[in-house]
Amino acid sequence: MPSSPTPFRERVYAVVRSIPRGRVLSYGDVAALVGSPRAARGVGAALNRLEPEHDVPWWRVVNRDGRLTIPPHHGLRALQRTLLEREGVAFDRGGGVILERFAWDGPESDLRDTP
DNA sequence: TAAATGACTTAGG
DNA sequence: CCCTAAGCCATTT
Repeated sequence: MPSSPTPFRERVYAVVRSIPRGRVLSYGDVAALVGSPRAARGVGAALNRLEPEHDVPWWRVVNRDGRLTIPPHHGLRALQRTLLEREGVAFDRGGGVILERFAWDGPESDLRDTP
């Protein structure tokens, strides 16, 4: 039997799971990596609907400016910053991640040896 | 099947 | 740096 195509949501989870500890990716970056460069909002929707039991490091996904865009009333916004700082990710004065230091280059950068 | 929703992004002011 | 308006898209009603 032919294998059913992997749902968008599952592909998002797979990519997010691949983000190294102490690194971040933007919603748009994840969207591009799953093959839908314009589906940044879809990525947010997928992470927002994570089930209670999961192994997806959702806190490693921030917006394009490194800022946290989870609505404050969720309570998860503060948690995200805490989890990131625990991994060594530093924030600037504006409350955003310092992308110049913690943005992940992508899956392909891992295999490459820097001379 | 259509309308509404939101953890986005871009362009302007 | 903060705010608004419009465009985009997967998911939910």
